[in-house]
Amino acid sequence: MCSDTILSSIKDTALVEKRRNQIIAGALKLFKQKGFHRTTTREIAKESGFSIGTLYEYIRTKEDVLFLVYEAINDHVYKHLEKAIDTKEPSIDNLISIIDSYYRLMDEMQDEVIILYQEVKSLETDVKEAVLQKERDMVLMIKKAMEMCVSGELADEEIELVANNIFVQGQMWGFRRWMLHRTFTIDKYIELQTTFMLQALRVEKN
Amino acid sequence: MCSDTILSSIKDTALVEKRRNQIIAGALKLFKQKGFHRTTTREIAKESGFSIGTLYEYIRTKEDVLFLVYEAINDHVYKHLEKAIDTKEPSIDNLISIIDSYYRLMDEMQDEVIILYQEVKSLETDVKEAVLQKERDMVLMIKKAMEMCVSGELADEEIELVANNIFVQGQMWGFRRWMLHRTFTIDKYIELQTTFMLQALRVEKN
Amino acid sequence: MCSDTILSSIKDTALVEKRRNQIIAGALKLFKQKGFHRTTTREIAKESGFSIGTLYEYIRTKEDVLFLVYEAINDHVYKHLEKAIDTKEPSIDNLISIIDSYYRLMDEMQDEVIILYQEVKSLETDVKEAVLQKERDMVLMIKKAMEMCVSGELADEEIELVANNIFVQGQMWGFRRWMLHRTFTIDKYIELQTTFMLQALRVEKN
Amino acid sequence: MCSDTILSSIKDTALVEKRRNQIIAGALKLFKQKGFHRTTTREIAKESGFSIGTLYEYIRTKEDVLFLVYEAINDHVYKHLEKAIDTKEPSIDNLISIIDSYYRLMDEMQDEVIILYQEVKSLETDVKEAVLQKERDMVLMIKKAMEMCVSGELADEEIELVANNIFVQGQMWGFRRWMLHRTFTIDKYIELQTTFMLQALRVEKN
DNA sequence: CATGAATGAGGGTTCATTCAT
DNA sequence: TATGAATGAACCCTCATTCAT
Repeated sequence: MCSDTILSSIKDTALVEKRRNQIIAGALKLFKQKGFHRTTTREIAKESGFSIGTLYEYIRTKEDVLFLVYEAINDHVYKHLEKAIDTKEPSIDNLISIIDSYYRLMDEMQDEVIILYQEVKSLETDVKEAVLQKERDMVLMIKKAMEMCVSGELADEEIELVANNIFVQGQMWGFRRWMLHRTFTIDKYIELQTTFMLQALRVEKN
Repeated sequence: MCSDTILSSIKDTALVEKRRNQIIAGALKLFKQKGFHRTTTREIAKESGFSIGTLYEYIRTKEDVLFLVYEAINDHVYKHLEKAIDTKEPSIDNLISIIDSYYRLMDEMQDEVIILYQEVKSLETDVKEAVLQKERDMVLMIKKAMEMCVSGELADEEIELVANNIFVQGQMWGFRRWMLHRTFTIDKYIELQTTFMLQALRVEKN
Repeated sequence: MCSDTILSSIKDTALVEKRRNQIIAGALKLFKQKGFHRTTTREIAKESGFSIGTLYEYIRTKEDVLFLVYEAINDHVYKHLEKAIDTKEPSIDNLISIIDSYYRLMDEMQDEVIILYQEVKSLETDVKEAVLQKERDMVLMIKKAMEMCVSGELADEEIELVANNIFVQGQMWGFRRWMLHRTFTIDKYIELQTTFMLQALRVEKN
Repeated sequence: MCSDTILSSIKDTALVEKRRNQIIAGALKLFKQKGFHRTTTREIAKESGFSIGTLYEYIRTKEDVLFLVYEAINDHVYKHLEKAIDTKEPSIDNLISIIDSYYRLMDEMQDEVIILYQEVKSLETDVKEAVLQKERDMVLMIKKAMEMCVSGELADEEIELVANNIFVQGQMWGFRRWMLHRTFTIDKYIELQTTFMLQALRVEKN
């Protein structure tokens, strides 16, 4: 669970994990309020509950914090999806319920998604690749879940694109809230997007 | 065309427009490369072809540059859409061609879209509102174009959401290129998204 | 009248005088409000009624403006004193009336005196010397006026110091207004300072 | 002693006091040479013996430095006066000796007084008020010392004005040195001003 | 003689990072 | 391990001055 991409000068791995969770919680709160660039490392240290010196025992650069936060956000969504998919037999109803639970998670994680979209560019390439790979994995998970309820008549590409659309539309509920929340409730949004998805997959609700 | 939201100490409005276009071009190039926060005002001045002092004759703060760039990007897309829609009789084929031209524009403007997504939060609220309003207007334009080719059986909300999805999916072609360009060509992407759209609108290609 | 200490690139001396009076009026107004350092040359030009380019046809540096203003202030006081003294026969009553008229002038010129005190240091030495010389001249004028009503029993130094005190106390009425205006009216202030002066000079009112 | 009007990000108050004394000493030296506006924060830091970053750990703005310096100067004079007055029984001879010690202090603090006069306007109102209040307090101390050696025949206002004159004349010894030092030695200056004071207070030396 | 656009040195301030304690 | 004082490169922005028109 604890990222080993980021080096720490502390040996005690349990402590590293504990401190990093504090960092993630503190930084996340601040990033939501003011974004990555407007948040200082001093603020992160304070919000995390320790000194600036201690902060730098567990990270090397400010960007490391960004990665830690990204990883945590992505991880959270990933696990949620994984659990939703694994615990259900493949069926259209279950697909619908997976989508529903994913969208509701996105509703809760609106601010996190905004962070995700805003500063990916700030990451160095190798670290960025790790973040993006996780996103790819999630789309593929949704795709797999779809494949299992869909007759073979659809091309692989088609399913992949539907999966991608669903994934993105979930994120957009938060990112474009200034537009969407005027017209839709989360329930209505889920209902309509689900309908469109089923049409695209050419299946029907039972 | 020339933004009067941003004050300048130069009186010659033609010159202001000319210089601002230089600023937009210079800043856009740099923002594409390194993002807003990592670009300095000196770099913007240099890239625009004049001194830092001159830059500040045409803007008041660095954020003004961001707004200028946003406005230019949004304006460009807006005018493109407007032209595409206005010159065509309402028909399904024409709707398809509008979408096609919009997606191809998005293909050309991949980097611009990334900028759009990354720094909106950095804008002050009133200026931000102006930017978002333009986006709303664009979605509504697409919605109108759809309404005209669709029988009355669809709810207003449904059309709005389809319009919103189309708009966002166009932006995502650039923003999620690391994912989408692996599997799709721009042609294929347009073809599939168009198909999904027609299904959602419950119409058929002629 | 027109300062030839400050060079101008304009030949027409009448115009130079006219423009410099505009500059003095504009700059004085601004210096009263915000002091020398916080006033920009652009503001001076604008307040004077012409462009920054034109301003620099009549001065060489911003400091020249300061000198012009100083000179004008000092000149005004000097002429006022000169007139008050020259038109009166030497007598104690007339000395009293000279002091009275000087103090009332200082009452009107409170803001000017503050400027005088605040930025002398900013002047270059030769220009500063000119300003200070004028002040010395004024003290000496007062001293002369005193000498004429005083019997020979007082030392030269004594009279000079009384003259100096009178001169300074006039300036202090404006400079230390935050202290003096609480307790005194200008009339009371003049009355008391005059009494002290007469005691020091060991003369009595008729 | 250490000003708590100015915030610091350093927790160790003893260190704050030490560093602020360094700042005051460094800034004072520079302000004497070139005035507040012509002194840069970098110069202050260097003269104080640390880096610009460190300087800003102990102040928030350049103006804070000005306040620190003012406070230090005023404090020094205040304490000097307080000590001179408190240690002496009320008597004319002692009043004379208080004035003497105050004038000699002013002789030592000539440059400091010039600073005091030149930049008060630059201070923000609340901070300025604190500085002026201290001056009022000092005048009142002198006034009190006078009241004790003077028979009841003098009006309260008269004593206050004499006290004010004495205070100002002390400052002027340094401020108008270009004029006064030509004619007077400090001893002569004190002797004459003291004589005038006694006359104004209508008392005689024993 | 008047204009005002252009210049760029230099100003105040911030903040990621280090390292002695 | 934890601390927090110290550092200085780098940032945004101003403004006195010039000069082509």
